[in-house]
Amino acid sequence: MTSKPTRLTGTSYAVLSLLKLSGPATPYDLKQALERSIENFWPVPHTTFYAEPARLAAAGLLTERQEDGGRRRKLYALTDEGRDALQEWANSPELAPPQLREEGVLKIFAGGDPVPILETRSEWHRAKLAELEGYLEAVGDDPLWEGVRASLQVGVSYNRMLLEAMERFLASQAATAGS
Amino acid sequence: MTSKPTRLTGTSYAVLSLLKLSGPATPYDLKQALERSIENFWPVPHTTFYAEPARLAAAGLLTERQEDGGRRRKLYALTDEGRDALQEWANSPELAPPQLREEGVLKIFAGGDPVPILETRSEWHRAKLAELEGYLEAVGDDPLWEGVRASLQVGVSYNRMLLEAMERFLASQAATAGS
DNA sequence: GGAGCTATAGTTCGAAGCGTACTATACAGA
DNA sequence: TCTGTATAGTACGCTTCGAACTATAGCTCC
Repeated sequence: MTSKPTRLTGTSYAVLSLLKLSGPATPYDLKQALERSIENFWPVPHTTFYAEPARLAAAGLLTERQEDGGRRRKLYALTDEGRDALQEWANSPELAPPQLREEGVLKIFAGGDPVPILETRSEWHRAKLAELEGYLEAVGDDPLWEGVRASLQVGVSYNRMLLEAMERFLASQAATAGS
Repeated sequence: MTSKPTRLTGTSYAVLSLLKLSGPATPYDLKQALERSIENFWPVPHTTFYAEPARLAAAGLLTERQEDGGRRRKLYALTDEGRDALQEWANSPELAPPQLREEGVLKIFAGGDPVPILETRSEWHRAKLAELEGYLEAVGDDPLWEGVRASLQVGVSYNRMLLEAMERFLASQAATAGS
C-alpha cells in the first residue's frame, strides 16, 4: 500500500492537477490540456510528459487501465493517495525560485541591437496573448476550472505587461532616432 | 585552423561575451561575473558553466594558458574566431522562444491559495530587485559595460513590474477580505 | 476496396544538463 | 602550526531533452 519513494517533480503535479480536473484520461489528452493551460509557466517536452503517468502509477498515485475499443490506449485516473499528495504539495509553503530563459536579453548583453530583438519578441508576446485570450474565453466560468482560469489570467497579464513595456521602449527609440 | 563542428549553446555565448568584456580570465572569474549580470535571464548551474571554456578552447574560439604563480589556474581568452562567432550570433535574427518556470503559478493552478504564494514570491522579487540595483550602481557608466548595464536595467524593470503587480493583487485581496 | 494522405498518439535513443557531494588550495587569525 | 573559512574547482550518476522514428485511425479519391 505504501508507495515507493518516487521523487515527484513539478511535472508530476501538473499531471495530477490535470487528472483532478478531467477525470480518467490518456497521456495524450493530458498533454493537450497542458498546452491549453499551465504549460506557459511550466514547460514540459512531450517525451518527458508521456513518461510521467506510468511513473505515477508505479508509485500508486494513479490507476492505469486499458481502453476497451479502438486503439486500446491506457487511461489513467487519480487515486486517493494521488489526490492527497497533490493537495499537500499545493498547500505547502516551499517555492523554488522562478527561472526565466530569455535569449533576447542574452543577445543584448552580447552587444546585439535591441530594436530588432524587441520587435521579434513583442511579436511573439502579441501572438501568445491572443492565444491565451482564446483559451480563457473557451474556459467560461465553471468553478471547477478555477485554477485553469487563474493561470490563464496570470498569463494574459504577464504577456500584456511585457508587450506594453517593449512597445514603450520601441516607441521611445523611434522618437529618438527620428531624423 | 577551421574549428570542429561543436554545437554552441546560449551558455557558450555567455562565456564569450564575458571574456570580451573582461579580457583573459579563469572559469571562476567568469562565473562570478555571470552571477552579477546575465544569469537572471540565462541560468547556468556552475558545473555546466565550468566545463564550457574547455569546450570552446577545443573548438578554437578561446586560447588557454596556465597562470604563472599561485594556483596555476587556467586563463582563457577570446580568439578572433571567438569574437566573430559571438558577433555573428548577436546580430542574427533567430530567437528561441522565452521560457518561464514558475512553481507558484503551478501551485495556484493546482488549487493552492494564491495569497501566501504571492507573498512568498513578492518577497523574493523584492530581494532580487535590491540585489540588481546594487550591481547596477557598482557598474557605473563605463561605455564598455553597456551590455551589462542594459541587462541589469531590464532585470530591474522586470522585477519591479512583477513586484508591483503582485502587491496590487495582494492589496485588493486584503481589501475584499476586510473584517 | 485499397492506396495514399493527414491527424492522432505515441516510443526510442544518444547527448546534454543537472545537482549533490566531494576535493583541494590559499590565507587569516589564534 | 592548527583550524576555520573563502576560494576554486572536479566527479559522477541520474534526469531531462530533442530529433527522429513508429504506428494506428479515419478520410478521400479513384
